[in-house]
Amino acid sequence: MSLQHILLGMLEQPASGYDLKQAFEQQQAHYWSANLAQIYPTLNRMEEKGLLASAEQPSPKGPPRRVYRRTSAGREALVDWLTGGPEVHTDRLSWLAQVGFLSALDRPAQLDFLHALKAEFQRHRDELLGIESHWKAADPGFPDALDEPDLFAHFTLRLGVKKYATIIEWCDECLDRLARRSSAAPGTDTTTQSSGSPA
Amino acid sequence: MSLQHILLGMLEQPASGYDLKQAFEQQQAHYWSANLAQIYPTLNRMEEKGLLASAEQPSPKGPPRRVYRRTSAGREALVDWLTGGPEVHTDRLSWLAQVGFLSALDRPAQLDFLHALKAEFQRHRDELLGIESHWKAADPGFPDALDEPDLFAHFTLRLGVKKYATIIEWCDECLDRLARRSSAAPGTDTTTQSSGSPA
DNA sequence: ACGGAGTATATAACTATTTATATACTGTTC
DNA sequence: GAACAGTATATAAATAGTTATATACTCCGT
Repeated sequence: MSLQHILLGMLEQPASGYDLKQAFEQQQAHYWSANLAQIYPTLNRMEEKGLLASAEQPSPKGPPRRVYRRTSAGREALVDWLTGGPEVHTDRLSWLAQVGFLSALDRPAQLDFLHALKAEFQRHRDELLGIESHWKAADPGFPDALDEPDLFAHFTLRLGVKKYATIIEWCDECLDRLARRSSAAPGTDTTTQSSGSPA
Repeated sequence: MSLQHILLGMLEQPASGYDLKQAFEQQQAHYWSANLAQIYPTLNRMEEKGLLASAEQPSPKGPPRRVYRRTSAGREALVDWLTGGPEVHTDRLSWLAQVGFLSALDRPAQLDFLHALKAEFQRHRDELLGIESHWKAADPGFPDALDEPDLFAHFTLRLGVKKYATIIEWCDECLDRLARRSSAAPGTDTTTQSSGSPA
C-alpha cells in the first residue's frame, strides 16, 4: 500500500534497509511500522521499477550494506502520492476496535485493559517528548528556523504528542464513567471477582 | 490480522457479510475499514475454523442471505484477543506519513494539502456528532444508562470526536506556522507559483 | 419491458504484511 | 575460545488486503 511511498519519502538521504528500519522505530513508530522482512523485498521491487538505485558499500562492523537512493522517477512517484490529496480512509487502530468490544470481559478485566492502554500511551508520549527535547537541545534554530524537511517532521511529532494527550484524557474519562456506574449500582459489586489480566 | 477479531466482536448479534460491511461504514469507519471481497472469504475461513456458524435465510429484497453467528469457540477467541492486552504498535495513519514528507511539494501545494486534510476531518467529526445526536434522541438512557455493549461503542465514538477536534486544531497550528514563515522571509513569496492542487 | 439503484454473495489476480528462519561478519563478555 | 549482542541482508510460507469483475434477485421509474 503506502509502504513504498513512505520509503520514497524517507529516502531524502540515501539509506540501507537496516537504516530505514531504525528510522521507523525512532520517528514514525506512532503512525506506521514495518519489519525488515517486508522492507528488503519492497526495496528490491522498487529498484526493479526504477524508483530507486542501489550500491553496495563495505561496512566497518558487519556484512556489506546495500545503500539505496531515490531516482528522479522515485521523486515523481512521491510527488504524485502527495498531490493526490490526503489518504484519510485507511486509518487502522486495533486497540480502539478492542475497546469497542470490551463488554465481552468482566469489569475488572475491562479496567485492567484501560489502565494498560493509558500506561502504554503515557510511555509513548514521553518517548516523543524526549525526542523533541534532544532535538531542541541540538538545533539552535528549533523550532522556528527548522529547514523544510525537519519542519514537517516536527509537525508529525507535535501531532503525536497532542494525540497521546487526548487519548490519555479519554482513558481517564472512560475509567470515570465505569467507576460511576459501579458505584451507582450497589448490587453489581465486582471487587471480589478475578480479573483475568494479561501477563 | 485483526479483521477476524473485529468480526467476532461485531457478531454480538447474528449478521450477514453485507450487514457487517454496513456496520463498518457507519460505526467503525474512523478506525478501521474492510471491503466485501475481504469480508466474505474471511467469514468462510472463520466458519471452517469453527469460530462461526452460518445459516441461509431468504431475503425479501434480493438473493438469500448467509447469516453468521458466533460459536462458543468464537467467543473464546474474542476474549483471548482482549485479554492479551491492547495492540498499540500497529497503528496506521497514511495521511500523517504524507504530512511528514510535504517538503517535496511547493508551498501552495502544501497549504492545499493541509486545507484538504482539515476539511475532511471536519466532515468526519460532523458525521460522528450526527450519529451521536441521533442516538441521544432515540435512547432515553443516553449516555448514563447505556447497556454495556453500547457503553463501549460510545467510548469509541467519543474518542473519534476528540481525536478529530485535536487534528483540526493541529492543522490550524501547522497552517499558522507556515504562514509566519512565509511572512518572515519576504524574499520567498510564493503567491504567483502554480499549486499543483489535486482534482 | 428495459434500465438503473439497491441488496446480496462470490471469485480471480494481484499486492502487502507477518512470522519464522538462515546466513555472515564484528565486538564484547565469561 | 565460546557464547552472546549487535549489524546487516535475505528467503519461504502463510496470512491479509485490494481491485476488478461476475452473478442474481427486487423494486422503481419510464
